[in-house]
Amino acid sequence: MTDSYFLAGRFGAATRLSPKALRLYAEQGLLVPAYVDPTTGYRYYAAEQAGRARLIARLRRMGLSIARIARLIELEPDVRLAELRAWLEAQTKRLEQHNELVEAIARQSNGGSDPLVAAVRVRDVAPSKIVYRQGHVTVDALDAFTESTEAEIRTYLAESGKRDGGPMTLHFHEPVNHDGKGHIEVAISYEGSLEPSGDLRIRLQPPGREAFLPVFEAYETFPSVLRVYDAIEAWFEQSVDLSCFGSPYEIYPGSDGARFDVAYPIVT
Amino acid sequence: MTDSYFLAGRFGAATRLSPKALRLYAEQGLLVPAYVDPTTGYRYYAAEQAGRARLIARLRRMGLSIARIARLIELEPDVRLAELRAWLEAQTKRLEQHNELVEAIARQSNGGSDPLVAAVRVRDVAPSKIVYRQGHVTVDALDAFTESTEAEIRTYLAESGKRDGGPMTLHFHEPVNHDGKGHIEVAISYEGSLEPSGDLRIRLQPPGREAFLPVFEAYETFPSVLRVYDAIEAWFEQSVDLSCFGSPYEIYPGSDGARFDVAYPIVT
DNA sequence: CCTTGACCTCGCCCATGGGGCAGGCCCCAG
DNA sequence: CTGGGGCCTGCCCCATGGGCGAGGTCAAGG
Repeated sequence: MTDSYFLAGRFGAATRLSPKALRLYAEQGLLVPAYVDPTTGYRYYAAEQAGRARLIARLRRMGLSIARIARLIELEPDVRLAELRAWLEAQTKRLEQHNELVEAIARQSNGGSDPLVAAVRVRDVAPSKIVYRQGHVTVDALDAFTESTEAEIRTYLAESGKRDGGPMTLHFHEPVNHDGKGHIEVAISYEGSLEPSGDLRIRLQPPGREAFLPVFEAYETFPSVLRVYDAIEAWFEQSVDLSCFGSPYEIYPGSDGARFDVAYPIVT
Repeated sequence: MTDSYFLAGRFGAATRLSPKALRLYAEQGLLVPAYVDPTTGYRYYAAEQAGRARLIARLRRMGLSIARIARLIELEPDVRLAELRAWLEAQTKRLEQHNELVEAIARQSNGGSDPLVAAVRVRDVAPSKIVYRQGHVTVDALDAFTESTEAEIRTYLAESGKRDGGPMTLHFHEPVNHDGKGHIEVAISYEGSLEPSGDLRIRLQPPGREAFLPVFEAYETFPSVLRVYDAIEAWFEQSVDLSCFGSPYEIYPGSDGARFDVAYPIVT
């Protein structure tokens, strides 16, 4: 029994895994010892298990969770490799996003040197009634959702005898990133009275003020559009009595011939 | 009071932080509310705190720990940026290491197609007495430690009237990566009797067998030398009755004119 | 045979960064 | 004043171990 079997300490020394980690993996079924003495609880590992153990150790050091490793390790080697490479690819994208975030922070702490910041303006928003649909979408599905919803709302307004309605606004209640869905709202203001229909809802938009910035061609696409948001936030930062509060929204079409405006509600 | 102050829910909605997270940050002193009602415990945040909160949220989403953020946020903006960029650089290096690890796994599961694997040989190791020094070094300090220790041991052997001693072996009890120190041992075998001296220790090396691979120029440097280790482990993997056990070591000079051999002890 | 020291077990508490829930206030609007 | 929703505290939970202490086990030496 003790010939070619190893206790947790020796086995762990050979595979770079602590006895504690080995115990955990045994409990989880990830690396079950070849034999467990039922009276003493001693775990005996076979030398043939070292390969699997070393693979587990490598994957753990790369930051994969135990559950993920357990799934991966049961796959065919080539499938496993494909998944690992896909995972690396995702990690790379995440790192690029972090890079963008750091550069955004850099631009913010630079302060007023950004010409975008100087272009931020303030305007009053009149109270209105709006018809809207909420959604929970990824950045990929965003455009499709926006377009179809706007078309649907305008059709409904036309059917109800309204002419056109106001501009379309796209409200981001949660950020819509590459790494997750976000809660958004596509809305159009109207006048007169209207009934809700299906998942189209009605609410009042209270009056207020907003800080906004028209977005022209150079900044229209993701991720450079994020610089516009950063600019408005930086502008709030340097203004004394105003604060950036609430979530941003885009207004189509924008001022001065821009494709859209980015705006934040203002708190005085 | 409630004019320009916000409770955790509203403030969190504006800064993408849950009230729970805000509570944690308040406890840790990272983001202390502008006012805390002493009787109710309600936390009131000022609108001016939103900027800091948003910065914290961004850094958290990049995976920085709260403690790290607390240190970063007190720095001057330019120093902070420098640290963040250094951190990104480190992340990039980590990712490259993961890439190498995945490729190593790929080569292993490829099996015997690697010519290095076919070149692995086995030999007996005679029992010997060795004089050695242990160390705990990073990959950067490895060469200096090895050279100075070898020189010191050989000097000591010469002083003790021994001629030369045997080859030098470098034993890796723990992996020596870019991301941490490892426990290593520089040893030289000798004959006759010798006293330990300073931190030079003496021990018996029991007889055994080892699997080894001479390392020629193309693979001498880090990280390509890791392929040699992988090859031996892969060779063990495909052999039926032998197992890779224990930690690897390098023997200077190597067989067949190689600069060194990489070897693993064998368990039958 | 007994001791000794190294090794192993189990069980508990620790940290991180929150999520979730229960029980109980609080605050504002009607 | 009353209701509903927001907020508080306090507790348990997740994953992945590290660390410690009490106690059992194993093998070698006296």
